[in-house]
Amino acid sequence: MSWPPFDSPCLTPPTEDAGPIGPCLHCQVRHLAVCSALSREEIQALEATASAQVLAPGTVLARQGEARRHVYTVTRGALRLARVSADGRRQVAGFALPGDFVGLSGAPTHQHDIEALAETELCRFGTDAMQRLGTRFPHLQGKLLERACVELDSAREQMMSLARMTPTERVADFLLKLAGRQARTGDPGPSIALPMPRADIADHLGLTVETVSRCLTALRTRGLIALPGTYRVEILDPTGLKSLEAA
Amino acid sequence: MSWPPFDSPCLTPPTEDAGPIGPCLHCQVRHLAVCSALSREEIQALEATASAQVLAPGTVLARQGEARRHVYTVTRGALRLARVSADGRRQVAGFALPGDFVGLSGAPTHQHDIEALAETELCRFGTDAMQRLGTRFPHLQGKLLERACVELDSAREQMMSLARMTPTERVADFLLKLAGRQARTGDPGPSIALPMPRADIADHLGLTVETVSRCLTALRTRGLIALPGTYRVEILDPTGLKSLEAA
DNA sequence: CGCTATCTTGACGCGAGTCAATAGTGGTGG
DNA sequence: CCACCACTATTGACTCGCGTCAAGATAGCG
Repeated sequence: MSWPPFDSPCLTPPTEDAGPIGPCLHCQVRHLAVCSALSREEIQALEATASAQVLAPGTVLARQGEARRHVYTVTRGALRLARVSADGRRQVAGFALPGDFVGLSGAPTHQHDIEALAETELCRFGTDAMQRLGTRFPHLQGKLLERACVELDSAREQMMSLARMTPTERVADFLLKLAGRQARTGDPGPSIALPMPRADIADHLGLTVETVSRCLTALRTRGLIALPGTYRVEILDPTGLKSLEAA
Repeated sequence: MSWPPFDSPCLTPPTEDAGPIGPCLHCQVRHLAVCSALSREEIQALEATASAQVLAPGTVLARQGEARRHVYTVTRGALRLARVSADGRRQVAGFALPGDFVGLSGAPTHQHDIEALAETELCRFGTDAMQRLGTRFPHLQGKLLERACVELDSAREQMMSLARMTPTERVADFLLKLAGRQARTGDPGPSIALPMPRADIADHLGLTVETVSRCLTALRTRGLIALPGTYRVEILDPTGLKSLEAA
């Protein structure tokens, strides 16, 4: 896929004109995305309404409360979905990594702030166009439903984690999930990237920055992980970690 | 499939034979369910694959890990979706009340135990039949997607509650949500029913039974609610309660 | 090379969990 | 119809873990 270099939230037209072999067919994350297992015709119709977008780190893609006009597939980088209550308490609902689909919601407005953690490449679709396509291609809508259901499962697992796990268990669980997702994108490297600062991990796991830091230190002390850098974790003892997360 | 008359999970046949005016058209909860706003043709096709089921209190509809062969719409009563970890920690993912759709999941097996809290009436559909119908009627699949998205939103809100709210806030929030749902089913009565024991509320909110009890007492002491019975709550000061839940 | 933001580490207090006892409730059988 | 029993809910006392506040270390950046 060859999108323009970037600078500001940049937007390219649908690429050529949805010719027989568009960029989607070469997409790195296609096997992960909603686009997987779509027919040639469906892919072409999707491509016709899609546009690519590159976000610089820190770019705000959407704010909670704004009208929801697009949905996205992340092809590179990482997004954060966060919510802030009136009195300042913050909850990070999740992180969107390559292959993830962002923007599914029952509400007409965004329920979360969506922000780029690193330079991030997106594939953008209009919600209305997506809806039309869904009606025309039941298969595509089926994919969307499947994706929503998977998200739902994962949200409910996260509930279990928040409600019933100790801080250390939550951190271990989080690291293992991240490792799994990174492996699925093709990088089974021994060391996993943490594209987000500690505060985001804390707000994701319902903890404080200090507790996250302490838990990471504890896991390192126990020899379960190594921390080669602030934004990098190496899982030394996956079995030991898994025995902690105690699902 | 023909089940025994009753006493165990009992099941009535699809009613007549899906004639032009089936029971779905008279369904009490249709305005809430996935069946709302379906065409006559769609309703008829749905009816043809649906069967009614009545569960006695305490009946287990599904266990986590079992193959997921049906989805359900609750028409009366209440279900509990719960998950128990290997070491016994329990998390109640949610309660299904009349109008709710149960069984959406990305996994081929149930992720939760599903149990009837009271005598409960269900409308049952085979997952495969539902999938076929979804392909044939994009509108229906759209409804399912919408439902899944709404569930997703609500799961994410629950995450916020679990991660960042104090016990009292969680209980207040829970009561208000229950009241809202009960109002939507047509009963705006001053007193709301708690079909579940304290332990279920606790496991839903990530608390202990004792803490739930203390929080309820605290809310009562502050004059925000009354507790006419163990399984009944009256909201005396909705505004005061809302100011607690602090979204 | 110094500044600033982030991360780590330490000390302390409070609030929710735990354990234990009492009160209430519903159901059963005498 | 009432008395008893089992189960659930409530209340109380205590402990401990995580949040809070504060200080120091590290790293990224100009």
